[in-house]
Amino acid sequence: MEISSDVIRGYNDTMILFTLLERPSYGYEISKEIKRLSDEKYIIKETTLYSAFTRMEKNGFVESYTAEPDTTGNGKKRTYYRITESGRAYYREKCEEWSLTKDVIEKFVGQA
Amino acid sequence: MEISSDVIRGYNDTMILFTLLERPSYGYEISKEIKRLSDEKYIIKETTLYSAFTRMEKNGFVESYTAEPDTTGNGKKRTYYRITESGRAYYREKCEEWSLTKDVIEKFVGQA
DNA sequence: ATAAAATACTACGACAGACATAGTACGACA
DNA sequence: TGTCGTACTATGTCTGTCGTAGTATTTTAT
Repeated sequence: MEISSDVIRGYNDTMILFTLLERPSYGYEISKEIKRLSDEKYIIKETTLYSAFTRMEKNGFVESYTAEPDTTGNGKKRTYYRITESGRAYYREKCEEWSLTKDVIEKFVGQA
Repeated sequence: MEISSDVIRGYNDTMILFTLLERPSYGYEISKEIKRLSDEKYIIKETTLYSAFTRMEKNGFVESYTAEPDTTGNGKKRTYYRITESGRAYYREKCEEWSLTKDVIEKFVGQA
């Protein structure tokens, strides 16, 4: 079974921000990280990911900068994204919202 | 804090179907029921509700019939909705999907 | 008796996020 | 030399939600 994008919608940004909490990263790495963290259960689509970057940068949740790959010198030049203070605040808000939302939905699914 | 409609999106149908598991109902009653069950935390918009009916009827998840109000004879004529077998199957599926989705999202919110 | 609120909808259009599809371009590797 | 992996951008479509508005009947308050 696949998890529906309609549910994830609105949490893609949160998931991306989560991967940026410790250090900046870039598209491809973030998508791998989301896949890994979700135990291969969720694979974010490229277009979803990159349009999230655009949106979040406009909203001031992330900042981008172009840089050569890390110390090993592998790979091509990339666009890195760094979470901002406002992005951290937004992330915390979404975490709170999640617990509210979860409680509501759970009243309607399988009596659990 | 309000719960975001982007998260509920894709679970509105599930919530509505839940309220129909025991007996048929109609728009206004269902909206009150959702409000009550969610401890007043979620109030479904009228347009969202009625467009869900249309969609779900097209999908064969509910059947509608017009009827006079209940035995007390109060109120106006209403359109009642009854859940179908296919609707029940869909509901069960969404319940399973929910537990998957929840597990995934929880890996990304607040370390929990 | 009359006004206001609750009930029970329908119509229409806008919007945002996800996604399909496609294409570019560079590097690594065989 | 060609395929795969990496690292994106562009464009347009779709779906569900929601804002706004309007209609009409019934119940409740004054």
